[in-house]
Amino acid sequence: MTERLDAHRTDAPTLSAQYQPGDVEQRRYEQWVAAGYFRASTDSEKPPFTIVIPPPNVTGSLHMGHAFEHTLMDALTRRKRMQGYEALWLPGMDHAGIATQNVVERQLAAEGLSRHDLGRERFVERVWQWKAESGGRILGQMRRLGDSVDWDRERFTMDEGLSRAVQTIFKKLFDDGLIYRAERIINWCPRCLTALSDIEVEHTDDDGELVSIRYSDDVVVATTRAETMLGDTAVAVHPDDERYKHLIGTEVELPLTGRRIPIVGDEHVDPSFGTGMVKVTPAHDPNDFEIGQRHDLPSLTIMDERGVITAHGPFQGLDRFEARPAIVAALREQGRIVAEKRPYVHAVGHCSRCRTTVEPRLSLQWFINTSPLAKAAGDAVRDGRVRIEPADMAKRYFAWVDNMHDWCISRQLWWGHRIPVWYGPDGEVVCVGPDEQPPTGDGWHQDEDVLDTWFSSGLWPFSTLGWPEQTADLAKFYPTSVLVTGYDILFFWVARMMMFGLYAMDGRPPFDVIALHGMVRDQFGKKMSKTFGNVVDPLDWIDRFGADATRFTLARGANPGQDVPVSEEWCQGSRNFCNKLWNATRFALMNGAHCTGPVPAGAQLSTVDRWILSRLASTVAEVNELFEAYEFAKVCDVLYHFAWDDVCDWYVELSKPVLAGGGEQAEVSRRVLGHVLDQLLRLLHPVIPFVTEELWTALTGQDTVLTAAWPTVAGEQADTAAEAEIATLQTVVTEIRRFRSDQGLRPAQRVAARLDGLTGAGIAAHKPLIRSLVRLDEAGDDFQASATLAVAGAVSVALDTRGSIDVAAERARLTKDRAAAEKEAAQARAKLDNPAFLGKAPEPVVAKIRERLATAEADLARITAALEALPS
RNA sequence: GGGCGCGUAGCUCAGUGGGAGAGCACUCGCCUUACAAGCGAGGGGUCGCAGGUUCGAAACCUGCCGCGCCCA
Repeated sequence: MTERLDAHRTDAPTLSAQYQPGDVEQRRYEQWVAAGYFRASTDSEKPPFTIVIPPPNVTGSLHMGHAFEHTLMDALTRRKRMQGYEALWLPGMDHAGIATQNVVERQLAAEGLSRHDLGRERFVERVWQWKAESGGRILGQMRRLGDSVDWDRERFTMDEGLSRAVQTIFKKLFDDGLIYRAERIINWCPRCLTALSDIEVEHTDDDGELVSIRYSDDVVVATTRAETMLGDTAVAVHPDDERYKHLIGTEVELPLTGRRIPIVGDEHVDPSFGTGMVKVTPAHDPNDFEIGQRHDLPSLTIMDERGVITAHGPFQGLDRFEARPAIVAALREQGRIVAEKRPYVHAVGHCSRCRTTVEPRLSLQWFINTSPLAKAAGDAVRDGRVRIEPADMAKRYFAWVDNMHDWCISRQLWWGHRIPVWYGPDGEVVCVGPDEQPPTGDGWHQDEDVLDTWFSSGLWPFSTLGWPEQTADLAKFYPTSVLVTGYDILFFWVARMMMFGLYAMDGRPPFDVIALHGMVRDQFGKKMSKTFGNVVDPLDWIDRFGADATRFTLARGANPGQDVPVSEEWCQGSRNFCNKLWNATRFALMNGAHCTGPVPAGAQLSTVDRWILSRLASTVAEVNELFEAYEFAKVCDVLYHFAWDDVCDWYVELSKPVLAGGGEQAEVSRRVLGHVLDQLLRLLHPVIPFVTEELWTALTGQDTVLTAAWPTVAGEQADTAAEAEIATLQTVVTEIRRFRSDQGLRPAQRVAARLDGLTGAGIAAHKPLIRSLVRLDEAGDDFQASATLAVAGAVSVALDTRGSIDVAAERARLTKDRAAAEKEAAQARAKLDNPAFLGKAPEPVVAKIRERLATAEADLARITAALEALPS
């Protein structure tokens, strides 16, 4: 294009033939940060939009699930920023108590040390060192992804401010009587040596054994945990069980121990399970504990914190899993094993951090009475103050908050927020607030335990904004706009933030919307796991295909609440899409497309221009609607097809002859093409920020697309006339191409043709365009039609293929078309012949079917005629 | 055992009452002056099974089969 008649920008950059993300991403990210685009201000008049990041574990690294979640949050944030909101995406990490302590203890073990060798203080210092190292990695990964987070506001759950928030709310809950200390059965990990909450326990169906033990002639109990019999303090039967009713109140001698234990009647015994008699071990089973409470039974702890038997006798010192067969063997020797089922599959709880089998253990711990908090958390969703997306997921949420157990919050760890309670020499218990001095003097000491990590994570939406101080951030950015997180931590985290947010912030919930997404899976729908070897590192994809391609792949799979399968092939496809945009813009720039001055309107526009502007308007409307509904996959789909099909395959192709022709119409096209790409790149920027920034700045000559206004449509802008006209044009072009392809005509081969009926179809003006797109020459004097195509209504195309027509291919093609038309006609006729259909179906539907029949019959007539005209 | 969800093209998924769709994969033809990371054309599905509701069902109801997740 040597003659650029109206080159507004002589400095228009030239682009390479392929997009190279590596040349762009780091440079752009640094520019963005330096320019302060990600920084949110409390001084602005703009309405706030806030997202707090689900804090990744400081000790981990970002996996594909994070990349996915971050893509969604970044897309939301970038769009709102463009829409003129004061957009804050607040980054940070959590301290991950057990996980982090485990990592550092392993490091110490490699040096032959334990944490006890260092002592608490030096150990915690050591963890902080590790935090600096490990946390840095995550921050680097976020930069690679392109996260538009406000780095100035980065937070960590162990920061001073956040720790103050923890202490403040602990004190408040304590004073309100919602925190208490009690001896209960809790989940205990004998390897991590700490209590766990219910949801940190994962149940799996494991092979075990079910042995039936005869305690006496009358008493036989079945158990999967024979070793716990050493701690039995009763046998229970259902009070209405006729078989055993008479035994209630009597005693039986517990084998191997010689202790006598009572037989009690308890409603919770299932008479149909096993013999209908159960052993009761209050110190090692939550159900048994409750039975014990009801019947005032003693609780005998028979294991130490590592799961080693402490009960006196021959089993003392055995691990719980060694003790089990030993005890069964001893009982068998006495002839007391009356039945054994092995393997017996049953649910076994495992520590979610280290997979060790959890031991229910009686111990003194701190709890939160969740009932009033959970009630409020449920109500906030029930009454619509907080919306869960997709709405179906609210059922899961209610199922949890409406049946919440008290939450065990103490952990026997060193890494975490230490419980702010001091014990005095005379049994005093004092909870100390953040500005209070702990009691000093002989005999006073602080509780040794720390709080569950989720306790501090639960404060995240407001502790990160400065609470308990009444900061400007808190005033501006709370409540947060939307929480983006996986349905898998609805219970762990979301419910807790809801409880704490409502409690601490005077009944104001922490977010307006909870947008839940699924889990990233591989291309076969399998969970990514190390054992499967199907784990993909997002950085690997970013290196090979670019951050944009990685993000587009993830966003494109993001149907609300659904799992997201990804594969390298799809990421390649996303890279190709980025490259397509690159080349479309490259073409535009090479042809003088620009964004200067008003977009031409009305009579200045060709039908093709009106058509693409109409398509653009509906794309903008659709994308906005879909974004509001968190339909990321559909946003991507709509934009992908608009960009590739409408813009690249049709608009650019239809515009080529116009641009080449020069003159007034070419200038209009350049401006329209510039405008369409400008808007398209804005629409795509939230999902693929790097390539859009690079292209948009090249196209417009402006600094950044980050703060460019987000596209909107005012009113109805669909141009139905232009859309119908171009649709006809597309049909004609496609039909001719199909003929050429079926006939084996080379794309480059020019064919003489006569086009008839274009006027009737309303596309007469496009005759030269059609000829150029499908390489048809004007019919000359020696024109001899060797084939005639009937396409799209009255349009017919007579082609002179110089006698080289492939009759068999043409017959096959027409026969196929005829069959399709016949089927279509038959279906429509069947409906119209049905009086019930005519009587009951709504009029527009009937009219549509009538039209369909008319079209099919007309097609059929033309096709049949063409078939008959074929030489035999 | 209780609850929730899913079953649509080879793969992964959209489609919630009115002509079965997308991406990738596949077949054929093309280096066409933006792009071979591309262009053009095409093939491919008794919508898990069986009943029912309806003028009309992939969609709504019932049952069954298979798979997954959560909880106990």
